[in-house]
Amino acid sequence: VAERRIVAQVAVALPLDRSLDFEVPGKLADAIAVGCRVSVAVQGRSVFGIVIALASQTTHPGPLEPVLSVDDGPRFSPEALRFALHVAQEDLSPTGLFVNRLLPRRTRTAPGPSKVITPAVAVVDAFGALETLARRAPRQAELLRLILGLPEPCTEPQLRRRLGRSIRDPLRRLIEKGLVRETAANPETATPPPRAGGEPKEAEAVLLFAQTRWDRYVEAVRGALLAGRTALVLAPEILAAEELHARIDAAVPGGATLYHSGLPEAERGWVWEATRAGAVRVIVGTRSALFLPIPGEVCAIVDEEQDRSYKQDEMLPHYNARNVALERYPDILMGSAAPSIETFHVARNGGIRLEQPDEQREEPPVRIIDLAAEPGPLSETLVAAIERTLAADRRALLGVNRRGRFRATICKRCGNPLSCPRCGLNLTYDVRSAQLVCPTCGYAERQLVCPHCGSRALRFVGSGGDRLTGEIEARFPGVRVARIDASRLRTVSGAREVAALVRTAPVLVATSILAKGPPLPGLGLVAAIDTDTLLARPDFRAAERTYQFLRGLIGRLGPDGQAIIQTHHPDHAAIRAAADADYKRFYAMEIAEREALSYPPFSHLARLSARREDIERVLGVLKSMPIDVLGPTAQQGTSRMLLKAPSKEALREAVRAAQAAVRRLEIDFDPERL
DNA sequence: CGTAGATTAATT
DNA sequence: ATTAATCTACGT
Repeated sequence: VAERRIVAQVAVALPLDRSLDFEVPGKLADAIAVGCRVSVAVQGRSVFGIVIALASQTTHPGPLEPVLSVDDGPRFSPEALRFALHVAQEDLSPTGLFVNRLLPRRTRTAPGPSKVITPAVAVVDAFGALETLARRAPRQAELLRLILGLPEPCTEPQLRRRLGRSIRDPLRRLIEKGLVRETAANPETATPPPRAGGEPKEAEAVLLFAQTRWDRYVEAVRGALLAGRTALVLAPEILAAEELHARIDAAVPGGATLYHSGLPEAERGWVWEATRAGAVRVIVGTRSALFLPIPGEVCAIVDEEQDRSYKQDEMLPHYNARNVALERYPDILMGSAAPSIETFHVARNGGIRLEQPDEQREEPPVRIIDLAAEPGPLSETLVAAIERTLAADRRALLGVNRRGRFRATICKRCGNPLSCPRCGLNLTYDVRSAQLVCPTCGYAERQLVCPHCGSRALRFVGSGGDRLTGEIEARFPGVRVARIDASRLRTVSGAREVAALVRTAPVLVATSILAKGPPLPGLGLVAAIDTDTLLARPDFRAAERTYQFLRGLIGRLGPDGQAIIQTHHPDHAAIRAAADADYKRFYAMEIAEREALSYPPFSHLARLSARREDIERVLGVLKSMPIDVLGPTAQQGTSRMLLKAPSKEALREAVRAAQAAVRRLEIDFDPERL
């Protein structure tokens, strides 16, 4: 009797839009499962992939390559895999690279989900030991006290996070002394914490429209735990996630687990497997945490619901974590002090319950400076305000909107600006491609060298933040000016350094990255330096972004703070509404305009870019579809256009048709960047 | 009719 | 992603 054949459908880590079939050899039949990472041979090379299904036959005509090995590291649960595939398919994106990127790689050094730390002695018996340790080994004493106080077994990374430093050595000594036990608890056999019981909680979508939200989140997390659910808390960026995690971790029994792309891979892998085993009850993280394999019911919380960072638009697939979370989890609490027009519109029409607590918060005074009367970027009023703030031993936060590229490149040695050999205009530095580019004709230069003197010391000028930092340092000698930008936030160490600076530096210069979150300690002044660059963006959400940026900035003020808004349009409705903290008025105007011009939420958009030579073909295909095409606008070899349709389905049909007609096409549904 | 270099199609 | 096959510009 021949053994039943097993065929694995594998999403390989290649940019393919479908899975490939592989033969499962008999000796791997027991180990393989849907969601596993496997190694397979594609064109003679070994490639990783995720098993998306197991079948007994294949439609592939030729012979199948065998599965080479099955990884026993982190894996998807079937549900989590289905969800990730769904998100990629919604975007018409290939799935293989995505699911392989989501799943942390197995790491050899893993302390593993398998090692759990528990006290080896009863609390009463440990007092003596604690006393002796306190004198000669304070770190061991501190660690032992922490372990004794925990309600549940806990792991080394968790303890390390609690104490904020490595605990490798003290932990080893405690184990040697027999005070603490490290047991190898297999997550498969570990008893998951009780999930049933408590009051059953009705699932509903809620929009929390409030300045102060963290206490409400803590309450929601506690409620979720009581109802036997896992709480998943999302923040828009690593820095915000770290701060929110610290708050929630301290406030809920059992603490919270942090998950974001800045964590070391080993730790992500550990969290992933602990989550899948049901051992993690509260997760705080960024959008990648959305794909953790959480078993059972989930209560989702999305802070700063309106934040653009929830939209992934650099990498494929494009998705908005807020929208996807809303779609996946019926029990969801979204929070914002200045909600997106789209979400508020849904709340207005009863699709989401609006929760707007009475907040006894005195609005800080806001001064609008007309830059026509007082030139910037440092108006005299602002300089005086900074002076007073520093004199009162308080701090200032200056919000800038450095958008796009630098304006010019200057050689530090000879002082000559670098110009385009084709059209003579200034070359700018493009951060993404790490090249000098000409914004007019598209000329690109890979060598970062001055053509006059050959110096490699170039200075990229014109970025709002850098220029401003220089001017403040010149104006206030000796004052420490901290420049905070997104590039430093991609790693944990970077984010923690930044977090420390944000709490202490006398003057902060930052983009929208700091224009969110609760009040900062000691902050007496916030100022929007160049509000107009935000307002002038060619984006139907420009006014909304301006309002949200200004309110986010003002929201960071402590009591008795003041705000300054510099602008050439002192009477602009969005600016006035932000200064008056009148969201309702702003919303009423904005929603009327969206409806009149048929922009979201009254339509659906997609941004499409194609090569210049393909554009006619694309337009030809789109002509017959029931959609509006705005554009195209040409820029640097590619042409972009905006597609507008009354329904998402019409839009997807049109994009599918265009995709079939032209090979290289870039698509972004529901674009946040226009 | 040859090359180097760009473009494209295919992957089990 | 990587590779092999196919096209393109420019040389003889």
